Amino acid sequence: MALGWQDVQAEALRRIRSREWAPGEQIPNEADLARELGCARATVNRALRALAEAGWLERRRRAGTRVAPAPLRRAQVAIPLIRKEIENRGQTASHAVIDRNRPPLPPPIRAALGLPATAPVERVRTLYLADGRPFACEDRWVHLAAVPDFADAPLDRIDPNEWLVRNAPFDHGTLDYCAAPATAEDARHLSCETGAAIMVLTRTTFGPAAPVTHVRLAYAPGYHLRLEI
Amino acid sequence: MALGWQDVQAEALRRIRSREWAPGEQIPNEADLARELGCARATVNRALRALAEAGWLERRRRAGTRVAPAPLRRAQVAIPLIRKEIENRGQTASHAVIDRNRPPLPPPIRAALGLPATAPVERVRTLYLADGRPFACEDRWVHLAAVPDFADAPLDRIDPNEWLVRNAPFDHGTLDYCAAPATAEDARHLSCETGAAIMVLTRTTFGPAAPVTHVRLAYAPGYHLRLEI
DNA sequence: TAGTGGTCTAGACCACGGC
DNA sequence: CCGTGGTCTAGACCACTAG
Repeated sequence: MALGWQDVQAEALRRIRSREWAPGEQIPNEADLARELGCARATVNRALRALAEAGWLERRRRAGTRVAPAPLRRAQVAIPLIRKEIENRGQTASHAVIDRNRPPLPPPIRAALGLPATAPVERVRTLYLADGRPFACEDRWVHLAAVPDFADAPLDRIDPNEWLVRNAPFDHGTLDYCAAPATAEDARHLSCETGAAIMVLTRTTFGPAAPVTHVRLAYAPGYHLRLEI
Repeated sequence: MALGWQDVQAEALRRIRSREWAPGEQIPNEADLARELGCARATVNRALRALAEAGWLERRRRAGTRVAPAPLRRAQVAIPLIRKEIENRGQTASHAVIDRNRPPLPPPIRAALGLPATAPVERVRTLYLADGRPFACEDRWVHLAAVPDFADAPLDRIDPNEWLVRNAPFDHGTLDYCAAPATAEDARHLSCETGAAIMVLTRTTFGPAAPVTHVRLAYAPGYHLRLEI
């Protein structure tokens, strides 16, 4: 025998794909499957749980396990450091801080972070370069009450993205990618034309107790976001 | 006691965040943790495995478990049916097939699918509408040898995206989002201006044995791709 | 080669929620 | 109510790999 959970998963997937288990249909319960396949229920559980997480199955107590009617698949996107993203392309990464100061918090940023107007924030604008050519430009607001040490971060040596990832790991957050025309300022930093179609990532991250940072990242034309499914 | 794996996970996360377990540092092995926390090793294993999958820990046999130096977080993006995507916005979805035929396979598409020039393919162009207004336009190539029934799919009643998801679940595939200027044809279908910044999704999916479909989906201006992390 | 995580087992109890 | 998945346990063996 020696059936592992991956074998059970493969067999279940085969039955789903061959329509032996049709979409929407209830499949045998864990105990029966374990008996049929000759392994422990825990092994079947592990396999079916993985398939449910991948979107192939829907499981509910008492109601049993069903094949997802329209398999909702989930793709994973790794959120790498910008530096790594550049190096993974085989290029050399560098960065330059454009400016760093503490202007009043604009209402849209304040709303995204959920902070009062008086909250202490630092704004840093940074240009990321790949082989010396503009890769992306970043407009970042950092909540100093959540990350007091950021005020002393040596941003000439380590970029803001990497400093924060290393020093202020976050709990959760949201990412929003959209296509937008480059603003005049984007165009100046990225050496492209105003109005060029560029990818803009807006990201807000939160720590256990308080918002950490809000960032708008404008990628130079030609950027691709790739996902595997 | 009654410590569950989620409790163990929470405790581990607390230690990571509090730097009790510093980045890059090796943490106690599973057996020791189980003894310390008063639960079975399997419970600790489940908790630490989940943290590793989420990017907080790096685990290797013999080398033990370490706190990830720069937590590489992964975000999940659900790949919904276009119809669902529209309905989730509270709008009414509809679609219209623009044309459907069997032209020769252009080299770029052929390369993406990894098919010979003679492979039987059907091309369908479709416009997706939200509340009657253009939402996205799709240029799809379907490998008929992998999905013979597609030739008879009633695409006036069910859109190509949904038909394929329901009738030809795929194994794996790639997604590629990029920002691009709308072509003249995109602009005509989407009622926007030529050159407007739009999001373009290129997706290729493969079945167990053969490529299934290659699709270019151009979203109307204003589309956002949102991810949670 | 020894220590670590990866996994399987058999059994048990529990929580949820259709019926 | 009671069947189902969710989880815990104690023990065991295995696979990998750093030292």
